[in-house]
Amino acid sequence: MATIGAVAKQAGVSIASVSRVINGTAARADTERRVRAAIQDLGYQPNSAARALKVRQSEQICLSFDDLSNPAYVLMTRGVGQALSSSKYRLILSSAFSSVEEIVKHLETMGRGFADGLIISPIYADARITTLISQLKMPVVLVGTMPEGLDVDNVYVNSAAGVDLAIDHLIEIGRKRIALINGPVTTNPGRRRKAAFEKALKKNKLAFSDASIIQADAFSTQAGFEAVTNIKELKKFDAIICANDQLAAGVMKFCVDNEIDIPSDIALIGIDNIELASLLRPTLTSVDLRAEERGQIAANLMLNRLANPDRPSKQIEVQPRLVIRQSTVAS
Amino acid sequence: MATIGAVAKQAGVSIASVSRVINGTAARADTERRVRAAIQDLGYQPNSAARALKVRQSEQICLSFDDLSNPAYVLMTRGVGQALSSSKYRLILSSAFSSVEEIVKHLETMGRGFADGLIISPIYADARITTLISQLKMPVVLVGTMPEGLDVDNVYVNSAAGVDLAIDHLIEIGRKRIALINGPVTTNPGRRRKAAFEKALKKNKLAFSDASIIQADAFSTQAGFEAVTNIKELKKFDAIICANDQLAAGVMKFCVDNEIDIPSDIALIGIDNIELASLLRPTLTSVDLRAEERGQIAANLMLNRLANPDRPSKQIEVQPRLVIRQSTVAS
DNA sequence: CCTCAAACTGTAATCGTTTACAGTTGATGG
DNA sequence: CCATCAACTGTAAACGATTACAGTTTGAGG
Repeated sequence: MATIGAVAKQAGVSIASVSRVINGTAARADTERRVRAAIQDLGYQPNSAARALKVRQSEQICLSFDDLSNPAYVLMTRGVGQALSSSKYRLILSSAFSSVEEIVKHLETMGRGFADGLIISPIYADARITTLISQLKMPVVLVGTMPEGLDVDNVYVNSAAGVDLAIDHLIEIGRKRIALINGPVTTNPGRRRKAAFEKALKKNKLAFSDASIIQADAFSTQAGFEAVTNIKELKKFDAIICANDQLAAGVMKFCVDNEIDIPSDIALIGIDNIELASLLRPTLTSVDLRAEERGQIAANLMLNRLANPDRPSKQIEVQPRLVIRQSTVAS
Repeated sequence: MATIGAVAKQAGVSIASVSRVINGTAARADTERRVRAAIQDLGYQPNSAARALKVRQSEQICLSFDDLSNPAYVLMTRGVGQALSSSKYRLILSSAFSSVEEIVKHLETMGRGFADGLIISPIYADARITTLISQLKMPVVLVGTMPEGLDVDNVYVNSAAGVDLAIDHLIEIGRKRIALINGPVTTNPGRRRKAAFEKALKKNKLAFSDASIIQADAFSTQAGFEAVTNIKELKKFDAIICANDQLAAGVMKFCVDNEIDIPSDIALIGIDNIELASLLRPTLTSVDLRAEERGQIAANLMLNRLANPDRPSKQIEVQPRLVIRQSTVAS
């Protein structure tokens, strides 16, 4: 591999001059021409490790979240990737963490300087994670609910508003006995959705009991399917909100199998509005939490912060939007 | 940030000794203890750029493909990520290339040494890409059909066998007028599926004309939907194979809208067997191309090659498998 | 033609590691 | 107690870039 020294020799100038033409500092036309020719000739590419060592920047941004099987995170990743693609930064991906310990281990590794910034969307609320993030010497953008006592750039969706949208819509179409199929409450989204759901029911003076919340083991289709196996229980409700679209897909499958009609017997609403929602039969009404947009915003916050390290931290709220389809309003 | 020098001073040894205990070379028990204590004390983390510069390894592997919107690539990414997670290598992701030029630009950038290896799954067959790959100084694993004149590690799926599986199954259930809804033939998968389809029809002495292949603009649901707008044309067939599951989802949507029954009027088979296939109504028979597994294999080939740079290149063929669901056999 | 400032260029130090080589220590056996 | 050798340790030179600083060139203006 050609080094900057080889280029300098070939062009008959000093390595400083080569460095300067590469980095766009002033150079005489003649010098620049010769250097560029030499670069061409030798197929020279600046070594990124050497550069990173000297300027203390890796030109890499790390994106961390729990699992790529969730399409909402895929959307987020796309948003981040897209926003980064027009910058000089590369995207490095850390996902598929199966435990808090793994996340912690990963965060500890951040001190090695292989990334200039961290965009993280932690699904588990754990004090260790919060502490580590706050100790990080690098810019952090947090996607999701901000834990207490952290002051970093943040983009989050007003998910209570999302639940409100869903419930208002259900009330509008005359439903009163509403259940929530929730994901694990050990997770941030699980906790928040539960709280928002209870609050919204109370606000609207609707019946609420512990039975109104059915816990699924995970945010997956399978888990949704398994959460509602008790038909009699299920028939007590005339509407169901699911904590995400995949849970809703599982519930829908169960309903189809058991000849419970959607929406006439039970109306069904998902959350996330992933592509799946428009492909199910009936198509699924869903609260769009704008994951891709959040990813974009997060990446832009990061780029902005990197360009401007001392600005105060920003918190950006994204508004959800309800996409009404056949699972609540037959077409 | 603490450097190795600070650790050495704190421990009262030379930096060489610190480096050695970090990298596991022999050291006296006493030395090791003191160094470890100092590392703890100072929260020292070795700087990855400095290390990369010295040892000429970045401990990063780059995964490149066209677009993360395709769930098959998400699966592949998961497979790669999983295989890499137990290694020392980090995953860096390059996707969302909109043109061959962008891929070329990206490949040219590889010389900077920010990655130790490249796993690439190019959707477009372009001579420039092939040339650049063959000139790369780093290990490459190619996922997909190997272009002429390239000799690198490779994992590919026997997609002709996949089409055969589909056609055999259709014949078995008595279908004879079979169409292919294909993706763009400017892509590798598009080309291969077309060829495999024609060959399989001939082999089975089934009717084939140019009309048997309907071209969609993309590998998306929308494109599938739009490809079949001519009902009369469509009704000439009693079975349709789609080049991927999303195309099939689009076709299915069209059929439902137009009261064409699946499978009695038309049997439908997708390719890829993404999660969607089991969630559609009717559920979609699909040829599983084992994307996640290919990702894993690719990553393992890479790790193996990195550990063993001089071994001859390996080509691994993955066998597809047919997953029969309601879109061909009513339940 | 000379002066002077502006514009450019080169020398050399530096970033934080790894590692060859030479030097030191400690244990073992005679 | 000394010689010998293995095992460990320290010194210093890389790795390939950037950049402060000092030196050189250039061109304009008098």
